[in-house]
Amino acid sequence: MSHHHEEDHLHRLRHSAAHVMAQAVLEKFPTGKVAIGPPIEYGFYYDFDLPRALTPEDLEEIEARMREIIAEGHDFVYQEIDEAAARQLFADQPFKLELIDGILSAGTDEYGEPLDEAPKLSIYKSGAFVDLCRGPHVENSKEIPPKAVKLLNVAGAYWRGDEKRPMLQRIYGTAWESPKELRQYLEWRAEVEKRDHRKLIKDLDLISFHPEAGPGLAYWHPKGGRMRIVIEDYWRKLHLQGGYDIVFTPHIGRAELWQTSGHLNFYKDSMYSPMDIEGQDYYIKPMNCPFHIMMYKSDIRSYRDLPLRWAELGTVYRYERSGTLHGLMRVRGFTQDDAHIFCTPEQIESEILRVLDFSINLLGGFGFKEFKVALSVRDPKKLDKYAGANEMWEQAEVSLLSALEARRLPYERMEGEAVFYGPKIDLHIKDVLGRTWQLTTIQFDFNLPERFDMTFVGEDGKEHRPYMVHRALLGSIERFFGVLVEHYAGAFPVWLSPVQAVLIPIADRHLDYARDLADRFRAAGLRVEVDASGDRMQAKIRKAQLEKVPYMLVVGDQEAEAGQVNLRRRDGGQGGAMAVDAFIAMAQEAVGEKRDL
RNA sequence: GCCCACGUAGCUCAGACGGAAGAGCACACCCUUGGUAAGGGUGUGGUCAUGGGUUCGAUUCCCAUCGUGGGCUCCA
Repeated sequence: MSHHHEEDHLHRLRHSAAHVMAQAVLEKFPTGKVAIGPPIEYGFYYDFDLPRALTPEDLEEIEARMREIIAEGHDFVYQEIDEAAARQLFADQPFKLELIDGILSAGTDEYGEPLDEAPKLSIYKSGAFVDLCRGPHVENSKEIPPKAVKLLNVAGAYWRGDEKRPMLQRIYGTAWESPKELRQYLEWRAEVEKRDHRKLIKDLDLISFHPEAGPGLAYWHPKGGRMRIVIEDYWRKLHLQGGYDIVFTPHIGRAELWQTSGHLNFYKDSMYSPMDIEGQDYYIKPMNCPFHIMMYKSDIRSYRDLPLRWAELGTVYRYERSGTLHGLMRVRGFTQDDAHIFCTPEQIESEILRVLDFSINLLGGFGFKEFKVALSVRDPKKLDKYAGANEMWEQAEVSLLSALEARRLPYERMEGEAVFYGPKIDLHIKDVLGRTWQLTTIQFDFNLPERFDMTFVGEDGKEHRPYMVHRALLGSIERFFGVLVEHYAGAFPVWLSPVQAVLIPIADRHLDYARDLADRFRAAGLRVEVDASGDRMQAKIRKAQLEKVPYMLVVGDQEAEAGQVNLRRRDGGQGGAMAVDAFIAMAQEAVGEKRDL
């Protein structure tokens, strides 16, 4: 993520706003120490070491002072200085001194990244604030629209992101070219908050968490369960059509297995303590791969058997630090839509293309059509830290690249981002609010086939090492579900809705008719409920509306007599009176076409 | 795990210099049987997260623990 060479005006404006904020903070806390303060995607932040914790009132005060500083109209003045002058200038700013050391000796910039050009120290002065900074900035503080700046929150952040170093206070702010853009951004944030899956899964009675029974563990209620079944059934259908076999493996395995796989060496921090079974240590699985490999090795494999594509909705448990848990997006137990592809070197290119197409098709079914792709490859400077032969890495990379190019998918090449055992591509889907979520990962593994001594017999009668590709497309069912909830704001397309239609009898005498209809609809494969409460019709409609049920079917005297239902859709649209069969056909069509309504 | 904030009924939230716990929604019952987003009444429901401490007295103050939230780090 190289965000700091941006030169456009908005970035300069935000960077300058960060300086103005630092000035305001230092005025309030003259003994405060400043760390770094860059522009970021929607604004800026600055990290401080202050004598006390900041309060929301402090933020208001600082923000008010920022507006005054902006109005004072300070020029941002750039100046290059030598080391001695810099050290003197920042004598009481230890973080800045450390940055100076970094720039001069290690040749790294203020973010700790390597510098291309010769080390050069520069400062920016604006008003009473001087910062070690290479800019760029706006010319004058008046370029920052005072009413388009807002401080958002305070959070802890480690100096240089290192948890062994001091915890600083980070103030996040946002800044825009105009108050209107600020308002739009704040509205966007409000929309994000409204769609928060943690709120919606509770309101819609889909999933709950029970911290007292263990944090980070999801409980799928009946309505969440219905949706999960729909998701999984669709997943299974596509996998079977797509040439996968579906397998099931245990949840625990002996220590020896995890020793062989290397997990006890490299992944132990994420694994739970072992349990003792008849004197043997067993671990609950954090991954499914070793089990699939056991199955692979249960027989002699011929090149004629390959490729093998084994998929499993495998539930794994991983230790995540308590502070990192976050609703469904980060949990301690989750089900991966995992699969492993074992194939020959000749097959690898077509297999990669196949899995890429498969993934795009699967995600498309859920309404995700836009992707960002990251191709993670080796760090060319550290080729020795990777497992697997050089030519395997090269072939793997070619196969990933050519698949992306065959489908004309723009991608970002991330050098050094590959895991030690193989290169990978990750798909980030874009949701309706423009946010991206990493779900899909398609990953080569040059390590496990080696460790488990996996082989297949080739045409030549000799043993060869198969290629192994690990892939998870939805990622985890839990996270994917959370993304779905936020993407649709809980108003799911008909095929996913836990309740597709609610029958709303106008008076109690219409209950029998409503129940008869419910049976007919269920027989036709629809998920329906009858609202048999004592509420009035209007209240029943309101309730169904809040539950975001796609179809509300009002039945009263007229409908019962004519064998009809009176349709109201979730979007407020009136379908009017229609024959029961006509409604069934319409609903089935909406399901079949995965329509919203 | 770390920094900061927070934890009151199933949900959303009031509350008190430390002196007998409140509302709305939900739920139950009764009345109302209604035509496209809330009809009315009555009632049930809380060890004020847990455990210590200070105090005549703690839901309120202090400490610890657990959990949640905003971030950092890490990641499906």
